[in-house]
Amino acid sequence: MLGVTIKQVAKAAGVAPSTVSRVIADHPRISTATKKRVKKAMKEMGYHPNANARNLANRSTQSIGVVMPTSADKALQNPFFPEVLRGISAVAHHLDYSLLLSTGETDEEMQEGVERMVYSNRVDGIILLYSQIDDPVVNFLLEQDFPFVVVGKPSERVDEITHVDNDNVRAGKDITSHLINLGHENIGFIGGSQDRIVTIDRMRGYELALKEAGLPFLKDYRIHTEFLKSGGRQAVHELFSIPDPPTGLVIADDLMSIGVVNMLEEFGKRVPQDVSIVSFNNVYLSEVTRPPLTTVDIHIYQLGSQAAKCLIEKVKDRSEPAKRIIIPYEIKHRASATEKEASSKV
Amino acid sequence: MLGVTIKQVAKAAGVAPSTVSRVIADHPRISTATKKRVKKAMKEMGYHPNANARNLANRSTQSIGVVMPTSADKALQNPFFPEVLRGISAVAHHLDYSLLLSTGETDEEMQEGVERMVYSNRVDGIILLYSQIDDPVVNFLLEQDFPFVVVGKPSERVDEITHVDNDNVRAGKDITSHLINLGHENIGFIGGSQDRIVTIDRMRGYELALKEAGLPFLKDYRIHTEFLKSGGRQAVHELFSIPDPPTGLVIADDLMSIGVVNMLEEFGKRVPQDVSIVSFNNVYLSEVTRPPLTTVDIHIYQLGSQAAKCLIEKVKDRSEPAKRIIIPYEIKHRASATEKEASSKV
DNA sequence: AGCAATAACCAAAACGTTTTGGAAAGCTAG
DNA sequence: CTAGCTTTCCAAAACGTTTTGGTTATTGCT
Repeated sequence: MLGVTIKQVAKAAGVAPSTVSRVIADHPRISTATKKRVKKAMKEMGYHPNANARNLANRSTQSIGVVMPTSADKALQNPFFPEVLRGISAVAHHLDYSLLLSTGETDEEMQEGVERMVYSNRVDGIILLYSQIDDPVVNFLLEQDFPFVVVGKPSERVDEITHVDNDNVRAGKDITSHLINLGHENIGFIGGSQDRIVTIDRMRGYELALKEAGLPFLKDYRIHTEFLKSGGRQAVHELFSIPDPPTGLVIADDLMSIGVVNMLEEFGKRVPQDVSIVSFNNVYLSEVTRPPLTTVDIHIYQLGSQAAKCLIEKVKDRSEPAKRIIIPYEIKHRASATEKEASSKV
Repeated sequence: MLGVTIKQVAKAAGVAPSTVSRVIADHPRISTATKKRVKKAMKEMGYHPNANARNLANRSTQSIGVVMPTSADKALQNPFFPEVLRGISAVAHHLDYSLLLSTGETDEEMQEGVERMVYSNRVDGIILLYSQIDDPVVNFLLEQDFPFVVVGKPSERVDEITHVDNDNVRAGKDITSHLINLGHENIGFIGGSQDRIVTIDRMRGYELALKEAGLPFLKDYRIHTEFLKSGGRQAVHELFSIPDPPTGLVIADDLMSIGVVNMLEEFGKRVPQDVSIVSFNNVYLSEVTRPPLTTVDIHIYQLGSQAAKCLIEKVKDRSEPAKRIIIPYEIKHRASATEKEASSKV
């Protein structure tokens, strides 16, 4: 039976609509007896409050917007997204919030989507699933003083923006050091778009580790490519044509690693025998691919769940200060990175 | 400037709120002169209609619910989802609809989420991103006469439910025939949960192709596994321990293929030299993995965009009949499947 | 000039809730 | 028995739109 209103329930239970409302909210000003009576009526009539009316009266929507980039980086067929959504969804569901998804092929579309959500009061807060340099969306949200959190590290005004991130610099450094400890001295870096903060941070970690070990930070050892097809193959080929080709590779994303492993084998290099590889994210695949990847598990699910938690706190209490939540990471040691072979030392 | 209402605009423009409303709807009963005046006022004051109020008055929400399963099949870290979401999102955005996401770890949670969306009038229609046998959610939606479409083939009442699918039986048959044409006679099948219609259909196609070619449809040649870790490895091992192990494998999903390729090589079997592999979906990875996978491109994006289109049509005109939309598929020939080696014939 | 028809607008009701400000009824204490 | 409190409930306003049913100018026709 659809379209039962609070008035009908009230009439059936012989009370005023306001009383029904209070019963729903479990307000103490209603006696247990009437509560029971009203609840019975609700159940019998199959009453369910209308979310729109409720939200209108409350000036709140009980829903949060999730902004997901898309084709910019095609690598965003990345399992990262389902996983982070899982995390967000879990806590949202638990706290009775709905998720409004917004995606866009271009930056303009994304901006547009966010504006729509904000202007038309469709959501109480927003989670940004990406972070890039000089993002107009972030500026817009700050300007509007609209609650939002970003998953990743904002490029500017870091202290004013609550965000949930890994310590990607340290992770980058740790994983690079791991390679160094395995005896590698020529270590390359392959990352995605240089506009993404996550790429930048991981590369900085890589740089720090090299410096600390007294190894040179060479331009020739770095590749930035949006996507792993034609362009990527070319770049990898060049990387291994230089006089001192790397024997270790730090790669910003597991998915890229898989592509790189295969390119390498195409060029006659084997992983890990000739080249050791480490990367980031620990998506499901990195465990079943061959070789299994040594990778930094960044706890994607937690990134999502914490982001949702923070955002909802902020929404409920606008005076909550900007926070910074760092999710711990964990290196998964698998077969893709091994000690530098004696062969190359000879 | 947030919270500008239609009344304020009306006052500023010297008209009644209803007139402003009509201007927004571009109603012909308003003169061009006033329209201009009102529009100017709207722009100056930064007016944006409140979605909630609007929806309440209209008894519609301009948004559609998307139901995504999660951990049931852990393989649902599958790139399939971002991609189908992209398709849905594109047309939804284009037609000015928002997306409300609902996921759940368990079947009960999903059911609960759907009920919430329906009962509280949060969405105008629903897209189901999965299809399984005897699904309570489908029954619920049918019972409520609530507009919905499923991506995939419903298990029952197929004619009453509009759905967007590939012809998975034919696809399964075609791709299996391809293997047969390459000279393979011992062909196995590896699929996910037997509750998913997609698995069933693809396997039926596999069966048909075998029958047509006069090859036996053996129980020993089939594996059903939810997930590719421990259990899967075990099953694959057994499959290749039987007297006449397969030289060809039809696998229900690219992601699984990747896992299987690696298991096989672990057991000393090489792809495609010893075993040819074909699978489904043509996700991004299947092109960059090694060997690149021969796979059925099911046009995931289109599955999403057509589903959204259908649903919105149905929402706008409830009398639209149930439809069945079949998205064409296309076999991508890559290196994972080759002619059966002379070696094994000798 | 006078009447009907049309164009342009407005006032008020409706959508389904929550919330505010009381009012009635029941109790306690003097 | 009455003044003052509680307890329990209700009527009405508010949320920001859309839509219905008019009302007033304006125009067209004779």
